[in-house]
Amino acid sequence: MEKENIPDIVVKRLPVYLQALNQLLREGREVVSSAELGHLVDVSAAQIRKDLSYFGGFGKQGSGYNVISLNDNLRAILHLNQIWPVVIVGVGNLGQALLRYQGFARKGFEIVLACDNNPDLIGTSISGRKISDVRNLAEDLKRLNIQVAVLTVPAGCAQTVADMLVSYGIKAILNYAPLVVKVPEGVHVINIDPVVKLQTLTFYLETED
Amino acid sequence: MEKENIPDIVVKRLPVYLQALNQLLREGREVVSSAELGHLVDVSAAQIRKDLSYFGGFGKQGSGYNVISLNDNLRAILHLNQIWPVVIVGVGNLGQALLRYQGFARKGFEIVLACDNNPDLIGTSISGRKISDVRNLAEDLKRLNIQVAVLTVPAGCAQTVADMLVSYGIKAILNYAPLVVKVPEGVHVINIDPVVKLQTLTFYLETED
DNA sequence: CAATAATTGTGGACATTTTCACAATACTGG
DNA sequence: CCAGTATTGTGAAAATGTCCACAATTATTG
Repeated sequence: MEKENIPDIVVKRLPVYLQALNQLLREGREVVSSAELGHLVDVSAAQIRKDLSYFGGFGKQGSGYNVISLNDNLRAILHLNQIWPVVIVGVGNLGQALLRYQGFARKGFEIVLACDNNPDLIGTSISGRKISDVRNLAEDLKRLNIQVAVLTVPAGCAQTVADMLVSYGIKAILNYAPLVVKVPEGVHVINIDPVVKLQTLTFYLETED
Repeated sequence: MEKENIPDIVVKRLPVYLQALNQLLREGREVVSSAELGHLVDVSAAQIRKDLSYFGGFGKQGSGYNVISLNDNLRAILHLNQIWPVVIVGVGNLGQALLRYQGFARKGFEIVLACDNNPDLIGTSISGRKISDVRNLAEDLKRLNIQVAVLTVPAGCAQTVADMLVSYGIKAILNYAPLVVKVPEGVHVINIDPVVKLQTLTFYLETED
């Protein structure tokens, strides 16, 4: 169960399995085989079995995996048996949309703080949450015990803001800004600039000419 | 240069290199070494050299890579020497934010169509673009010659909508819905449910208890 | 201009990831 | 309750990906 020994690439697949299990739960399914789960998430059956075996034998020969129990186990592994307070830094278009998005709360991430440096925004409310001044960030993060940040600021200041966040104790950053933000050992970042993702896709497309 | 031979993982890194090159361009830098570029994007220098060597020798011993020319080469490789028309399907919170986001246009992706099935939305305008009825999708996609779709619909209908898109000729899908959408051979998908990304991060965090 | 320093491109070593294949075990249906 | 079928967990093999180290080449410096 030591995090050190689990390959990152395995960890990245676990939430996807959880996604599919959620769907099966809603359908009232009781068991699922690695083959069927694999089909749902586009991963080979062997891969799924090997991934899960890093954490223990959750399946049963002959029938497969109990949907409820596998769901519970994955949630525990991913530390999802608690509500994670999240800060959104940067309340531009994307930040506002994420504030309004209901999907976070439904999956155990509560946006408890949104902040910006724009005086026109500070003090206004979006989706029932008041926008704080980024200057109070240190204090706010401590008070609300926040470890997880969503970064939706312009590229120009993203690294500076990330450095601030880290210095105030943030341990995980979901970065929407179009650059790779650098953080010290022990802090985790995922970069999801949508343009980068689209540019990956166009490689595989035929050009117009 | 055959796409077949280039590992996906290499292709995924190219747009990130491009991101860094853009920054260097803005700073007026003329050359960059693999070591420096690697530092900017958190990839080893050897990795960068090997990645680029799939497509040809862009560098020069002793000095490194010319920023302008490497930028041009990568853009050509990724088919970014044209403006790609894009459709946004699903104009909820996320779809609206992406419509307002200026980053796509600046990087060569023009959102030329936004559609939804909500009668209250159809006909209204967001960021200067009129929302179309999803029922006209087949016709609209053909007329505008669109190959790239951003999918921001609820999970419940995402697969159905994806199937429609594919049947109308869409070849690349950026999927924000919280499930893995399945597409036939020859169509490319990237899934970026933000909750999945956050759930990957929490694995590495200490729990409260 | 010669000596030194910097840097690429790459073959091959090493590391990681995926797949295979099968023993072990659990279900199923007559 | 037994024969046949389904399915897991896992060692080992295969495939893929990363890194090292160095020859070749270019730049720089005195």
